[in-house]
Amino acid sequence: MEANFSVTEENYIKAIYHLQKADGNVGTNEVAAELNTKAASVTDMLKKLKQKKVLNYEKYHGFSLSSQGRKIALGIVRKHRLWEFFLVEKLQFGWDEVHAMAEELEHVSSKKLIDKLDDFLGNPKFDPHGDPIPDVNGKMVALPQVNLTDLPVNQQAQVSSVGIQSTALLELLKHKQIAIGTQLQVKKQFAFDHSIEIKIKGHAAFIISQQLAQALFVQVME
Amino acid sequence: MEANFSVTEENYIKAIYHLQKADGNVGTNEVAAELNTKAASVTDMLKKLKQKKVLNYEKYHGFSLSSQGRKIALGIVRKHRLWEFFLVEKLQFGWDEVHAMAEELEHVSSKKLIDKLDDFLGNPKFDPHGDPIPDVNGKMVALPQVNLTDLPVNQQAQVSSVGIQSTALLELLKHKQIAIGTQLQVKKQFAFDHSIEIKIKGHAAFIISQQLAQALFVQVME
DNA sequence: TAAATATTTTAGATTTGTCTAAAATTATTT
DNA sequence: AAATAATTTTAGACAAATCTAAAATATTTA
Repeated sequence: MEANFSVTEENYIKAIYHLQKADGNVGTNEVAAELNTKAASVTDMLKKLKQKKVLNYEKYHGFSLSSQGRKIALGIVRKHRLWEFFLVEKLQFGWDEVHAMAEELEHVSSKKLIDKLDDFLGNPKFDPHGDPIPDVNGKMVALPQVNLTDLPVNQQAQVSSVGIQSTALLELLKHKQIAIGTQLQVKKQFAFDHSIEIKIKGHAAFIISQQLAQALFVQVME
Repeated sequence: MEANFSVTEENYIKAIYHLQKADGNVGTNEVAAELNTKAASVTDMLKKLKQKKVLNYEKYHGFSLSSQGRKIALGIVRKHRLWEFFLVEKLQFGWDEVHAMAEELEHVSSKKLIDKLDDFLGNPKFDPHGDPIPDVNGKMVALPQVNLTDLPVNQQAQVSSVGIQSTALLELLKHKQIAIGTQLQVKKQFAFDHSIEIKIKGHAAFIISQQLAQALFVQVME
């Protein structure tokens, strides 16, 4: 009795899942940008996905995946990441070339196929980009944390914890508008004093000291 | 510069390829039956495929794949059979369960992917059903011939040659409407006199003698 | 070869996913 | 809180692939 979704519907579900995870609050324009389509088309699809019980949606008041929708999204993410693993580990592709192929393969339906593939690959926990692979039940391992000083340049990441429990640190973080969950990228690393330039979504880039960077841990994002 | 075909177009090309191979002369109704659609839809698609130079087509006077169309068809067959091989050999599926999955996988586009898959599988020459797999250049090994007396019951096959060059045999074959290319299945084998009951497409089943069966060689079909 | 039958094609409608342009609603400024 | 700006939704149209019913053509039969 598995519900059936078109490739287009699956792409919407996946896009909303990823944007929601990154942003919390997602709008039609963001979804449209992600899928190279227009806000009007997104609205049309929102209505359909609401009817299919995949979305909570009240018009003009936003939308979010239902628990069923989240389950479907995890299934697609699982397929995507397992195929990426297969392409890199078995077919010897570079991890930079596999995304587009996995976008196609993830819509091949059979759950039995993907479960057998999972076994064949040895039930890997992370895909070649370091993203966790959901298991048969949709559970996935938490992303390993990385110190901000070790984050590769331009890698999108999310602040996940701080290494020091001090009021002084908290004050500084507050001033720089950094908090748990803040998304950032490292833009430059300066050898002289090990300071780094970071960029937070919607803000101008700015530089933080080595001491501060060492106190921050992040999770890499897709 | 690879031309781009929709999944639907690819399915038409593949269906026409298979029917043409089996039948020589193919009509819209046959294609419609193969694809679970209607003759009118087939006509629409024929026009489109003619425009794309995949088909030779004059309305009311039949159609056949162009050499370009044949090349495309072979590419699809190659994908289909390599995926079937993968599913059976690597993922441990039974060869009776893989057809539907391969139908989906064959439309995943990248040629590079399929060539790497081919290498990964060790460049197999036959799929799990015994059908030959076209290589990178579309070449495939000819199907081994089987004597009709050795053909398993219900296996679809095509008469490929006769073992005796006699007028008497020819007369009999003509009368029974059997020729090179005729598609048939063995329906029953009678132990008493080793006669067998065969069924030719569009005809009622009938019985042929052991002597006649021994004179006929067939190629197994998909 | 003319009539009957079968096949193929056209005409017009339907569904899915998309678009543009305009209208409705919500959010932000001042 | 009005005015302005941004976002979201509707209305109406379009392309792809399909359908049904009717018309055109080809084939078979008598």
